[in-house]
Amino acid sequence: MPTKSAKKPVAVPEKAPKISVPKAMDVKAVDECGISKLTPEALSLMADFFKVLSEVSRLQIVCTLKTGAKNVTEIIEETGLGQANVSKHLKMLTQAGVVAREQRGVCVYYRIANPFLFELCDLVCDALTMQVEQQSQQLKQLSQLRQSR
Amino acid sequence: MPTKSAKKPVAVPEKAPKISVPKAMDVKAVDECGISKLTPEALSLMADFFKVLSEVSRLQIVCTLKTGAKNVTEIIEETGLGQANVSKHLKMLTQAGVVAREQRGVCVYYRIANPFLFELCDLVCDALTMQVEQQSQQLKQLSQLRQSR
DNA sequence: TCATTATATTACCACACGGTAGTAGAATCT
DNA sequence: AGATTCTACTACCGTGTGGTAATATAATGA
Repeated sequence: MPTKSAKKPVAVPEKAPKISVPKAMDVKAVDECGISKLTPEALSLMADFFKVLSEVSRLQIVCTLKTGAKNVTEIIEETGLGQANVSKHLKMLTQAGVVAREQRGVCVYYRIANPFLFELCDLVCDALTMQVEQQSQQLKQLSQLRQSR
Repeated sequence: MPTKSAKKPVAVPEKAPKISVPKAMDVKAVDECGISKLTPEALSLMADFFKVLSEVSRLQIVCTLKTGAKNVTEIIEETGLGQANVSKHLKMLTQAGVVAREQRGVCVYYRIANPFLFELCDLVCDALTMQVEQQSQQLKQLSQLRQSR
């Protein structure tokens, strides 16, 4: 018997949650749209897209690019993030096609590849605002009920 | 010297990446919108929202709800996911305010809380489709260049 | 050539998360 | 009461990922 402890089988996961930033997306995976009747591959593409936007640091970086292209040093200064960290996130954002890379001399400038992203974020922001306000309203009513009891 | 190996300090991360599904969102965090000039708290809310949508299984669940409210068993059948797994994801989706929970007798029905979600997904889907087609186009041109060389 | 600046990469740790098996609780049926 | 069905929860494992320090690379300047 190996000393390494018994190592229970623990069952193979139903899906390998392989997270690889979409480098060159598979053609014909998204295809006909409308969320329902989407192939798992299409859903995977969507999930990867959302995943890229699901970290505060990356959103911070996106924010700094709202006012135009910036080089890495500028992004580091504006966000306060570490250099290696920013570099890593920028690589991910680039591979996902969210930002575009452009070398100018020594510096490398990054910009939002598709302004659609801002529309999307603003949309989500509005929706979240409404949601928050709604919840705040409900809380207020609830506390009023408790007071007048 | 302890036998447990030296245990280098390894430096405290610049941010505690605490992932807690937004239960009742903080009021006044999103506030004035427009992606730039967003507080870190607002960005955190956005990131959490995107994170909920950044997993294939959860997108699958959302897809099944496109055609109307479903109970857990129906969702399990349609998606092929495990029961505990679906339950966990549904809890997360509920806490994030993406889906709404409604008990009917023994069964619990879930539905999309805000149809805005579908618009959003369709939007992203369209954008990804365009991106994919564009890349496919570029690849085609590239291969043509290589052929005629 | 050596130093400096700007960016990328690597190795590493801690930990958050997805999936599973097993169990618990609640409602309904026999 | 016991059995069954539906859903939720807990404990656990493996792994993906964010952050960091250190190093590499490349361009520019002294």
